[in-house]
Amino acid sequence: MASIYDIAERAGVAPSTVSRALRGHSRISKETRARIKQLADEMGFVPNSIAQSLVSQRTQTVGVITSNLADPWVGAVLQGIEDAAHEAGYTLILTTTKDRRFRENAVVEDLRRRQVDGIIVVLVYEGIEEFDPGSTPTVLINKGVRLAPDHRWRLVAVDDKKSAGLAVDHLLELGHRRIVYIGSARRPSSTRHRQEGYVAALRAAGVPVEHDLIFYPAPQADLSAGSSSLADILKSGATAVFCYNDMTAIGLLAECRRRGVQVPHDLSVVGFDDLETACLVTPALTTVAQPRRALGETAIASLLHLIDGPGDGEHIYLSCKLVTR
Amino acid sequence: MASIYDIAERAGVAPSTVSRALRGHSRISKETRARIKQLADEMGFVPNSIAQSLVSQRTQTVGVITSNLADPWVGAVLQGIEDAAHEAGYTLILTTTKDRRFRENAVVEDLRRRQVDGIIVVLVYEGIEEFDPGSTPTVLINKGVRLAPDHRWRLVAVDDKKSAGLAVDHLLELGHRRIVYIGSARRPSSTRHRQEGYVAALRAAGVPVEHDLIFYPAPQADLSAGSSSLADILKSGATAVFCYNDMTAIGLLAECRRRGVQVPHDLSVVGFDDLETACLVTPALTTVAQPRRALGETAIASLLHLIDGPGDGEHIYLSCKLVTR
DNA sequence: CTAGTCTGTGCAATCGATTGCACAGGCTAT
DNA sequence: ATAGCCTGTGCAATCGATTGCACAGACTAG
Repeated sequence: MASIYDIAERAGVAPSTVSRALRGHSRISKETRARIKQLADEMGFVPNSIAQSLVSQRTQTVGVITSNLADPWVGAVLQGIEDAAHEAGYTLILTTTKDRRFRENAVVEDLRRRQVDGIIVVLVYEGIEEFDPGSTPTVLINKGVRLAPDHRWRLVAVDDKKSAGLAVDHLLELGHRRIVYIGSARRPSSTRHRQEGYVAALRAAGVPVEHDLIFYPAPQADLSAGSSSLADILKSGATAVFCYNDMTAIGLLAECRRRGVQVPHDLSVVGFDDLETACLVTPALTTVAQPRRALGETAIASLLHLIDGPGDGEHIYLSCKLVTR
Repeated sequence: MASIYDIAERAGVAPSTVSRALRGHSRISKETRARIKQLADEMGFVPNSIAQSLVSQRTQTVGVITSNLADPWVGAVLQGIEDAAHEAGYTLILTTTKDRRFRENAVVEDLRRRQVDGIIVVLVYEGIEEFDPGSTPTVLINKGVRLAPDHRWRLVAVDDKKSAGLAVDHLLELGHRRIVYIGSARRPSSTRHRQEGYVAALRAAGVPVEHDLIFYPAPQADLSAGSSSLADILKSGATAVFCYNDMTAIGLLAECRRRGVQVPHDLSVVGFDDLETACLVTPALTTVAQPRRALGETAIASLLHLIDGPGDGEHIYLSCKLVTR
């Protein structure tokens, strides 16, 4: 691997001259610059950004902490992050907690050693109140809503309450009056917000809120949370269901098929997330689409502000869109 | 940020002593070591791995080049990579080509600047014959089969031919004799291998190979490649279909539903990939499961060998498993 | 008693860049 | 003619670690 010292020797100049020539410093003569650039090319010179970082005190990297890379929601957000980061000249350092909570702080230690300029956290689970990124600028995507923003710390999330309203409004417009909400026992914070949106939409339409239409299946995989709820739904006499997320809705749809319940004729089902699978199941699922890439892009934008200087901003909430199928 | 110099000053010793104390050098007295370690803790010392890398000439990072992070296949492989890399003390630097071919070399330049110890390439498309990772040890996952292995360069892939055989054998055992293969016009290399497996399985069963049962829909999204093939399949009088991948199969299934073709009664369909969606569609899809995490884990294992010394190994091919649904 | 070994620590070079300052030589302005 | 200003380049410090070598003092062996 050629260094600027090797080039300097071959060119018969000082290393500092090589450095300046390659970065286009104005006080280097045209001839010297051209000669050095050509020499660098010939020798296959690649600047060592490790050494550059040591002096510049910047690595141009963003550390990303995810729960699990195989999760499609995480993947889409990540792609948004990568796009925006690349655009801004940053590279990602990727770590995961492997879905094990409370590993976040262990992971952050490695990122701090590597001198990342900022950190973005993308988790599908909640409950990271103890997470402490130290003095590194950090943006949290979508979870951990209880934390107050400060000058080193910001949240980017979807507006769960408003978005849930979209789904419920849709069902109300279809004429439904008895609508079930299936929440998630494992995500206390976001399910509460979605439930608030559900309640608000019903109230706004003058429909009474019946508390026995609000279901919280025992903590379990989302898919089975959906399928195990069908019996109770039928008993309740509801004609429509708004599910916490698509996996729950898909579980419910599968159970409907097994029991011969016609969707949407006997029961309307709406999900939340707009997974790729949502348009592939039968019948195709109407759902609330999260702006997943935009979450990632916004997180980077927000993080770059934090890096540039202590910000004074607020948390950022993005709107979702209803996808009717 | 505290450095070893700050600690040295506070402890009244030389920086080199601090360095040795923290790394457990044997010639530092117990008392000094304890005192320095405690001081480091108090001051919140985090070793700067950038500086360490500069002297050790190792960054303990692996660069990963992916086509698109939102792709579920990529995500699962990536999780395997991350697990194995983390286990071995490596961290990932993540880049993408954003599905644009021939961007791989631009991306590799950034990785070389950052002095990654090795590179893993995970792409869903083919055709990267021009890719040149220079002297950096590199492992390619699943595509680019035409390249010969050398001491800096290795391939980890699924055994397409054998795996396709599993699918076709399954259909043969069900009694099918006229089986269609829907290939992918966009992936010449892997589709050829799967087709070879298809042909070999038929031959082995003494079933004649009919070339008009081998379909290559015009290059298009996989989903529509599947749906657009149904008409021709019905015309051909085939009773079963082996699809290049799950998305093609799912497109075909959707079209069957629209045309009232009963699966599997009128037509058997087998896919390839075992996407999460495969078990969520109706009817659930029988498919060939790629060992996606194992691909990632094996790639890391193989890469670490390359990093440790010029290897003499061969390409590695992993077996798939049939998932009957 | 002296040479040799062992223990504990410091000095200084090194990794590969960047950059403030100094300096030499040519030019301009007074 | 001389001061002052450009222009082009080099010297050396710096970023934060690691590590070979030197060295001082204590201890051991003959």
